[in-house]
Amino acid sequence: MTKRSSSTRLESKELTRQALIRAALKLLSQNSFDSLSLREVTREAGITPTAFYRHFDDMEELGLVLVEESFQSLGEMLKDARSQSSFDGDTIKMSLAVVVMHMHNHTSHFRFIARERYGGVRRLRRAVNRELQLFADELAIDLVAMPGVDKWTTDDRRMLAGLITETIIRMVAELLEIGPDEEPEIVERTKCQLRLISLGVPAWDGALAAGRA
Amino acid sequence: MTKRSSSTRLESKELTRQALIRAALKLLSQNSFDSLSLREVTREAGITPTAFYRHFDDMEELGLVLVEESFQSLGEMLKDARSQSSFDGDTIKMSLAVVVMHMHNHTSHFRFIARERYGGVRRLRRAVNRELQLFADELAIDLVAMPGVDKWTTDDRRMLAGLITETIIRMVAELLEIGPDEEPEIVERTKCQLRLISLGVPAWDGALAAGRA
DNA sequence: GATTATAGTTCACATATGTCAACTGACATG
DNA sequence: CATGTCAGTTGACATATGTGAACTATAATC
Repeated sequence: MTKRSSSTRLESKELTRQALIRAALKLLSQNSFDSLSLREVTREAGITPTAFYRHFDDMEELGLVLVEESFQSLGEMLKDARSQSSFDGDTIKMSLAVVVMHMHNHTSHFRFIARERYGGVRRLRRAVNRELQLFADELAIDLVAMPGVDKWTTDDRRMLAGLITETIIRMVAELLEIGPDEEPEIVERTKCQLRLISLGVPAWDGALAAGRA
Repeated sequence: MTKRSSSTRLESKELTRQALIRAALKLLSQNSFDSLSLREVTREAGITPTAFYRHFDDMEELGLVLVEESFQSLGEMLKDARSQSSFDGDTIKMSLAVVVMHMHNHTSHFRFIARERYGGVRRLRRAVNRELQLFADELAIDLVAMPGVDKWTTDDRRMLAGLITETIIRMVAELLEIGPDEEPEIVERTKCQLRLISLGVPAWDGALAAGRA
């Protein structure tokens, strides 16, 4: 009985917490994280600077939460992409469509990831790259379904997954910089790049071969 | 006669200008550009804040100069890579060695490029990506020498060059984050990725084919 | 209904920033 | 040698920042 009614207070706290997060993401579409001040964020969120500390110890802590949230988006994207993946020969096209769609629905998350991946805050960079690694590993699992790849070593699969992930990430980063009219061109180029990679797959003879060739 | 002796004054100005540039690059190894303050830079360079304006209108102008300087490094690297490129089957290995070497000699330039490419300052991002584009185009020229590629369309070549450039850039960015002991692993992985790409090249059937497949 | 916990505010501080106006001093020119 | 140019300094300003101490008000507990 004592626990059920304790919701309104926590709920409203969560509300302004979300306001802080959204405020930060909004501001981060124009500046990078380490030039973002605590006061800016609270101003945008509509609260007093000192109230910030009721939610986070630190701006860095906020940043880490942003990383977490951003990658939840990515995770959902992967789920969608998997459900679409019919492997009817048009996997690349389908997957890219899913990515582009999610990018439009979660612009700020994607931009945050792209920007802070090599950004000026060490812990953030590390966190982003760790998550990105997990993401690529996840992708590597799916790649087993690709004809031929199932016989590859784990390392080789990760190598491939890394290449694909990077190529897609770069596409997203590029798309975020341009207008909608230039989108098809970039997407098409990426499609070609992924296809080129996929053409190399059947010819792959292992990392060792690469070493001596 | 009036012009010859006017060197000392200009020389010393150039000296502190270089000091500002070096100071900025040093500080940028830890923070991103848009969190870098004019005063920090002048402090590091050993001059007064207001003296900054004798050299640059603006921090942004300094930033653009940094872009220019950084890509001069890259240009020299390309020259070196070309002279090495014996095409004896080990081109990839050779080229990567050149890149890694240059990275060690110009750490701050490379880091600056990687960081500001998707960083928080619009004009800087644009400048970096413009130069990167030129760099990739330059690489595309060299690719004609690759068997088969000489018959490709210009667009397809640029697509290939973009993929290669990106892969190498990402390797550099990764190398900058880690210790020297982990270097070989990253380089090896990149070598494999480039090899995988090169294996796709002979099988490439054009952008149109990619469109319908 | 009285009491307590706490999200958010107010006020205050020390410190950092970009930039202006006026100055200094050394070099370069006449 | 007298003079003007100009790189760099001084001092000051308005403004921004992070954060501490004390406060207010309201929801949750007894």
